[in-house]
Amino acid sequence: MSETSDLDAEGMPTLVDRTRVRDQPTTARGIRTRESLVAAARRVFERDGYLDARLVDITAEAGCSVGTFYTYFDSKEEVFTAVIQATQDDMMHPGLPHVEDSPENTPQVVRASNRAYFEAYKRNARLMGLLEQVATIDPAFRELRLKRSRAFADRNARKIAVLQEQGYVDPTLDPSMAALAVTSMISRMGYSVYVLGQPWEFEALVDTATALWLNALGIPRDGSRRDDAH
Amino acid sequence: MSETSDLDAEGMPTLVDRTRVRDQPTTARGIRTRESLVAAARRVFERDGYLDARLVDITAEAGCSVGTFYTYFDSKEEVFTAVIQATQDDMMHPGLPHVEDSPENTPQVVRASNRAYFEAYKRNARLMGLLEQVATIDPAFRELRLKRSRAFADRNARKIAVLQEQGYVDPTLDPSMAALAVTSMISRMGYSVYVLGQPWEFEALVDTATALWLNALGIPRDGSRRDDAH
Amino acid sequence: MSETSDLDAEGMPTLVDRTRVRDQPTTARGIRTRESLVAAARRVFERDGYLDARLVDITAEAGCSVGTFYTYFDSKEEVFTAVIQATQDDMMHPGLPHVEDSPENTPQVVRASNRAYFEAYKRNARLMGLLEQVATIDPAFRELRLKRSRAFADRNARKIAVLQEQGYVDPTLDPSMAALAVTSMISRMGYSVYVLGQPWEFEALVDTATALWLNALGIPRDGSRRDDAH
Amino acid sequence: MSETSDLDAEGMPTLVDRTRVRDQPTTARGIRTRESLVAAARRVFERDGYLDARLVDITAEAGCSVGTFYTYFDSKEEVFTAVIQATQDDMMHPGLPHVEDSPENTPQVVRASNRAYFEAYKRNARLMGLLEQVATIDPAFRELRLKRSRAFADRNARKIAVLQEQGYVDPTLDPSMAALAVTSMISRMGYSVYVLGQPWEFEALVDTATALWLNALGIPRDGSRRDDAH
DNA sequence: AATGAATGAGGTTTCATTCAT
DNA sequence: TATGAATGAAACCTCATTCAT
Repeated sequence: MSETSDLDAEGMPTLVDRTRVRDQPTTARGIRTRESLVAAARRVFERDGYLDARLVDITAEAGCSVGTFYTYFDSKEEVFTAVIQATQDDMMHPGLPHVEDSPENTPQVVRASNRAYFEAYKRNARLMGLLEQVATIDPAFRELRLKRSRAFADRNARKIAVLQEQGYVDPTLDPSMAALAVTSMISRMGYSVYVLGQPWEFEALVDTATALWLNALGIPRDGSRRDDAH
Repeated sequence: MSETSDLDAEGMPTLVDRTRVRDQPTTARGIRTRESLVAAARRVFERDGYLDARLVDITAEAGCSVGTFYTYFDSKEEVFTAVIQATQDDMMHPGLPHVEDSPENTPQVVRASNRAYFEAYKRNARLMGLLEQVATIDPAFRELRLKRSRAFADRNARKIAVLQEQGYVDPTLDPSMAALAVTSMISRMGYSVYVLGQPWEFEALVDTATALWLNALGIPRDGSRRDDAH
Repeated sequence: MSETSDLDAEGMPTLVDRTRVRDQPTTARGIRTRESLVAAARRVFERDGYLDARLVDITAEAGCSVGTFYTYFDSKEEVFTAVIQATQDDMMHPGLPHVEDSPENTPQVVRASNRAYFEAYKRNARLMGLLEQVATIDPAFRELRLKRSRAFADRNARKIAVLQEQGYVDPTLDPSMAALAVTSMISRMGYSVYVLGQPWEFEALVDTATALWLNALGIPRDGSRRDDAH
Repeated sequence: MSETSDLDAEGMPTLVDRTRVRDQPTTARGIRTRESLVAAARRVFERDGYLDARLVDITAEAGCSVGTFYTYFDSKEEVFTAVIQATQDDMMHPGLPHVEDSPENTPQVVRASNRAYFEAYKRNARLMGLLEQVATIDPAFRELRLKRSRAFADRNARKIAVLQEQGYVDPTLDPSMAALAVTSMISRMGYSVYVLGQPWEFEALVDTATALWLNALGIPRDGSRRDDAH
């Protein structure tokens, strides 16, 4: 249902549009400096939040002058984009357990996806919270997120539609609305636990998320077809 | 499942703690001024967002001086609280169709609740978006929200537990996690449509939300007990 | 030829468009503060030049905080406008010797005008230099100056045309070009002496300026008609 | 009155003192790079103005790095000097019609000088405006200009004195003041038309400038002596 | 109860110039 | 001779909040 490279409709991995970023520096030194700035920015953003993060703190943390910052980025918004992007690259290979994506395996696939998603969420919890914040503040990020969210939902919606035809999913549901609703639910569960600090066990989280997802779409947990399948 | 006065775990109606607000003015003139400030604040917040809203704009809109503002509120945060609260009062009588809250009626109750919730969301869309923003910015609001959210989830969780015992809800679910997850889903659907502008029809929204909710909790749509009820 | 209230085609007195300035403060205290800021700005501008004048210096000189500056002006450009305007008001009554403006009196009128102009230039030399600087820097000021310059030249051109018809001015000259050229000449003489520091005596300056002006337009110095008058 | 190589008291051709510029590069490559920098600087200065011209833009335009700039110039001011100087070299051969510089020919000489001057002004209008700007900004340029201006005026003043003795020029005029005044007038006419955009025809400009010049100095237009010549 | 002028810390941003490679 | 990353001082400007009137 959910692909590794598109972990979440609202999530980080697919968020960033590469066109937003200026040319990479050419020299080794330049690359090093840029990287240290991105790393420092992430630390400061996570520590102080997007709004309270000051450029001086970022450059102090990176061990360079304020002017150097502007060699690589035009604004705070732009470093934030770079931070997000660096994490995206960092999450390209999450090592999903190989489960064959056949209709009967749907429960296992959903469980594996959710597990991978929550693991990623946990690893990048602070950043996810940050993203949540920035999306409510900066229209550019909100817009981008919405776009990606729609694209992702459309893809999932198609899978749902196929499973409906094959008799695995509740046929009364609107595929695209259901897709969005269910991924939103998973995403908010991650947010509640890892950003807001709801004290739930990881395994219980995966179990409940998977059960609610399958239930919501009306997918039998044993891999069989629905009773109402023609 | 959901009460009118507690429309949403993350929503507006139950958000505001009355103890946060200072005493109401006593004179008629004072009451009028305060009201005009709250109304002006709402307009400016909705127009410019919380961060970009300037006190001078609010007072200009209200037709008074900045000094006067501080006669009634201690800070920007406090007017925002007042705006939220005024809306809460405004939503005290959403006119729920009177459906008896018996186990067999659960599907109707859920549908009615969802309908009322989305109607309220639509009416106050801008403010809901604002709330979303402020919750990511201001720890006090985040904290309050989390507290209320937990209280609400606990109450709903108890209802779910009861319905589980009576054989109406999937017995494998953790009541409190399920309660939070499901209300989050509904809330995000409202956000997607009325804040982000997802173009979905109102009736379809209610239908899908209700179906997913009932499915997720495993509540049979015909009001009967589950097959696995002992 | 030249009017007191329009001392110079390029000069200060007629330069400023009142529409550029925001509302005056209402309270006495506000008026006082604004005035002290304008006076301080003039001192700092004259001391450091427009480009090197810093807002902090102006406010320090005025004895207030930087924030207060922005209560009255939006920018450095705007105080500069106010400084110019204050000087304009200051020069509304230059006390021209009353010489009747009849054709035979033209030589006396020209001399009196030039004298008044150079006196004003001397009094406001620093500011005139500043104006010269700002006009080359800021397109808004350049534009305004050009507009006024044209209006002024047109008026003078009409007088020249009349004197041409009456046989007092060289009939081969184009009135509007001649008007602009001759006032430019006077203005540059003032600039050379009082801004650049050309060490010329005041009376010699008036004499030469008047002689060149009358000569250039072909006006007989004795108040008589030209020989070629029909 | 005016020499080709000294077109204007305030003008470009005689402005630059060669001693200000560092040694030319020796290698062919060095010469090429330097030239491309000067050409690029001129383009950028004319496009953006002196103040807004950034070194990075100049070097980008020249296709080299910022560091390279400092191989050839010590500062922004110095390239500007070089740009001015390059134009000066470019104007060494203005092709004046050969008119014998005898007293009776003065009207023709003045006309030819003015024509050549306005042609040069038109060709280098943007640069002349730039020069005007820089002279108000940079004391070094202002100083240099004043010095050259005085030297030029002195030379012209001597010619005027001679013509006065020969009975060709108004004997009441102070030669040096008159010289400066009259050249200033011509220079401002060029500025008005080609920098500020006063819409005057070239031939009319030459005619009027010449008439005013001759009139101002009291030089009879037919090449004859003045009536008051002893 | 109302006014509105005054505050001022502190963030963002710029760009000529230097210098190690 | 060429490179281009690094520098860092310094200027502008904002706006929630205070307080004298």
